[in-house]
Parts: sequence; structure tokens; C-alpha cells
Amino acid sequence: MSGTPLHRVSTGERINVNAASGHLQRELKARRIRLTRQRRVVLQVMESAAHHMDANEILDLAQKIDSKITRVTVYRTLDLLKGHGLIDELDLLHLRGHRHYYESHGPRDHIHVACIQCGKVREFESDLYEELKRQISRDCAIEITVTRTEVGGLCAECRAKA
Amino acid sequence: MSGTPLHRVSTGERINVNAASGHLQRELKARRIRLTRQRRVVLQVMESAAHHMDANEILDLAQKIDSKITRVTVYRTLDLLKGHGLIDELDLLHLRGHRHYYESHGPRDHIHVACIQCGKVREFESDLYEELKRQISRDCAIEITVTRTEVGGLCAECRAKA
DNA sequence: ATAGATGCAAATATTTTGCCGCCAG
DNA sequence: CTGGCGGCAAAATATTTGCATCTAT
Repeated sequence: MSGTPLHRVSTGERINVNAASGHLQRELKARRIRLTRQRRVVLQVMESAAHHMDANEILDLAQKIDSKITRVTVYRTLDLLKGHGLIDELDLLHLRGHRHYYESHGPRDHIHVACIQCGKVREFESDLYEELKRQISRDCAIEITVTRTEVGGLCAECRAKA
Repeated sequence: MSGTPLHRVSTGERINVNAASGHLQRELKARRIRLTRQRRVVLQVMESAAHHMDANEILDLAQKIDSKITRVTVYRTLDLLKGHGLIDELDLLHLRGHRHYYESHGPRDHIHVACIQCGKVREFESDLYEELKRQISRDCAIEITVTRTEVGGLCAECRAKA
């Protein structure tokens, strides 16, 4: 895993430096997982994501690249990636209904901080978070493979308006 | 809010000291929210919960108390409680499918630590977590109203078996 | 060649909504 | 009394599965 950083902006949009680097494709290849035409397309969509996407958005984008891709394949590919720990599944505190969002993750975990009013999502990294995970791992005697932290509240902007 | 502690055991079962104390009912009354027969039953189920429940389990338990309660009422009541911040909604990392789990929460947030193998869920409290939230609040200029942290991994027991 | 992937359609699962009669306050 | 609530049925959403066919390796 390269130490390539993930750049974040306050709108929740993401500029993934790994974009188009074929990072996910390399990971699958290393695991000897069959790379089909359809999978390549979904991987490309995930890698070039500008924000968290739900299955429907991923399907739409994938079909722009290759119109023959079906929803079922998207679900199956997301399951595959999730199973190998290459993407995370979030629900952003259900602020926008009960759909699920997916993102390919960089080398370091981040926290999702969402405004319950305007819906903006910001990604946040913290050494304290890393320390907390170490504490959990030690105290619960668990070998952590996946973590997810979502925080909701009122952002400064929305508080000013109120 | 009382400072009544929440006792935790490693199986993810909960012994909520607030159980049967009518805690939720008092909260609703204070907000001048109509207390119907059905709502009382759902509140009772939530308060005496021994573990995280999905909507279906809540319905089953509620119907044991009053067989005339419908699924729709359960959903509407859960929405009501969620909207007032009296219960939390989790998905436990989708370890058991895509359902949602609900729990009435005590005065202090806790982290859910789940084994991806055996499915046991343990609740974990930590000062470090409180500190992390303060950091997020400060650095993101957000007034936090809800947080959720879920951690998955292999518990000691499952690692021993492998 | 062949294990494993895809596509199609249908099945599941979960949650939400419209409408009307009923009840808590 | 009356506005909010619950029940029913149906809709909307989201995800999964069986099976025949195709394809990456």
C-alpha cells in the first residue's frame, strides 16, 4: 500500500489521489481475482469518485462508460470489494434516507462528519482516532479489520443561520 | 438525565439500568408528545431490551404485550424516538445483512465492537472517545448531536479457533 | 477447457405512504 | 372536540437469487 494521501474538502467531495491509478485493479489482480470488462468499469468508477455514491449512482456512472452493465453486477462487484476490505460501506447517519454509500478507502481511516441541516459531509483524520482504535484493539482483544465513525451535528454555517 | 450507568457484557447483551424506569415515557411527556397505548408498549420494549433489536424483533416483542400493534406503528414510533434523539439507529457494519438495529441510549455514547466471525457485539466506553469528539467539534466547528462508531474484527476466541 | 462471471427476471426484504376512522388530551 | 395517531393495504425502495449463457485465464 502506497502512503498516498487522500485530500479532503469541506463539502464532502473527495479528490482521491489514487484516482485512475488502477489501485483497486492491482489489489484484485494480486488476489488472483478474475478481472472482467464489467469489473474494470466499476473499479474505475469507484476510483475516480468525487464523492460518496450509492449503488444507483455507481450504476449510472458505470453505464455511461459501458451501457451494458447491469445493476446486479454492480451489487455483486461492491460485495466483492467489500468482502476484500477494499471499499467501505456507509450510511451517513441516514440523513438522506436509508441508502448505503460506498467509497474506496485510502491507507488511513477517516471519520465522516455530517451536518444534519445542510447535509454537507466532511472527512476528518485524527491521531486520536488511531489511538482510540489501538485502545479498543487492546481492551477488547480484537484484531480490527474495519471501522466506521460517523458524527452528525450542526455546522457553523447552519448555526449562524438559525 | 440521571447519570445511570449502562452495564455491558461481552456478548453484546445489555442490562440497561433504566429498564422499566419509564425513562423514555418521561422524556416524551416532557415534550408534550401524545402517549398512546401503542407507544407505551414500544417504549417498554425499547427500555427492557436485552440486546440491539431490528424493527422486526421489536414488533414481535411488542405484539407479545399487545397483539394489535402493527409494523407500521413500530416504524413510526421508532422514527419519532429517533427524531427526538432518544434512540440510536445502527447497522452493526451490515454483518448480518442490511437491517437496522435500535437501542435506547444512556447518558454516555458507546462504541460497538463486533466480531465479524461469530457476530458477538460488545459495547465499549472510553474517555479517549469523548476527547476525540471534542476534537472533532472544535476542528470542524460543529455542534455534535449524534455519533456512531462501529468497529469490526476478529475476537480473541475466533482467532484461537482459526 | 472450465471455474467462475454476467444477465434476465423474479423473489425478498425493508420501509414508506394515502386514506379514513378513532382516541388522547 | 379535534388534531394527531393507528390500521389497512398498497406502493416504493433496495437488495438478493436461480438459472442459463458467456468469458477470462
